[in-house]
Amino acid sequence: MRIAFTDRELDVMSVLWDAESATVAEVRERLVDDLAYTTVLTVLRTLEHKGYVGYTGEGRAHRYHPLVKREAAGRNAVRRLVDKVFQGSPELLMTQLVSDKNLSDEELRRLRRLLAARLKGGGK
Amino acid sequence: MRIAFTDRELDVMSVLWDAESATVAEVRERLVDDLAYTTVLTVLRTLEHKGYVGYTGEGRAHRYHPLVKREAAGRNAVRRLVDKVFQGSPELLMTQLVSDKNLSDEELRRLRRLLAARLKGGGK
DNA sequence: TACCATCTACTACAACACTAGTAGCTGGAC
DNA sequence: GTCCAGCTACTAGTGTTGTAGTAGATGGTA
Repeated sequence: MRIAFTDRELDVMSVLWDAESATVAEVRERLVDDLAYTTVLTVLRTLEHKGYVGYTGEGRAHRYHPLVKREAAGRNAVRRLVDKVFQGSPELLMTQLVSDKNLSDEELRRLRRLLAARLKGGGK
Repeated sequence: MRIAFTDRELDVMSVLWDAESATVAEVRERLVDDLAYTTVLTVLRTLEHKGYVGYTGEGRAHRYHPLVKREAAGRNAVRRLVDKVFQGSPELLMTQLVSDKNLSDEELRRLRRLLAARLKGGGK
């Protein structure tokens, strides 16, 4: 499945991923930008129409929940990024990430461990 | 500066980054999708209008060249990705990358070296 | 010189993104 | 029973994206 969100859709999905599920009012509350209630509703309906979220009734309201996992969206987005911007080389992305000043030593060490485990675990 | 490309713009930028500079015809030739000449021209004009590319005259044609570096675009895109999809944690992105099946042992080893160098180089 | 290929500029238009308003339903408070 | 707050459905308008056609300039070639 091709997963691709617009900016605003991503904002909303992000809220849903964090909260597991949410009503329109809850999503609206958690969004950084101050949007009209109906605007948030529209975005959710679009997402629902695209098959990215589902909902269950909760009284008169709908409670929305993601139908695609954050990880799946992440995989997809990373792939696109690597293809288009990093010349198909995940390594280049990684390089960029590793040279990022925002990573702490502790984080870097964790990554090393991750890498070691992966290498030990046998190529494939 | 906020750098954000649409899908098609990114295709074109990717060509320009690879080729350093190119005419409309050259870009068109290198694109995977088969677009009309004028379509490519339009995209380039849009990019020029947005300040992402510039051009110099070359005979009757324009030779376009990027005004933003691939690295800058990469940094920007990664930041957005991390913020929205990976809950602000570069580590999560990294984890995803490391666990990606498409990375070869050789690549993984290179990454380990990269990481080691970074750690040795003194945290910050 | 006449013509053709090649280029840019301008125009067009459908689809989608983003934002929000209006109408109308409904459950609870009084 | 009336009214209101809160909710969905529908509608709408503006801007952006993606694609491409047409017009008109121009340089090379027969």
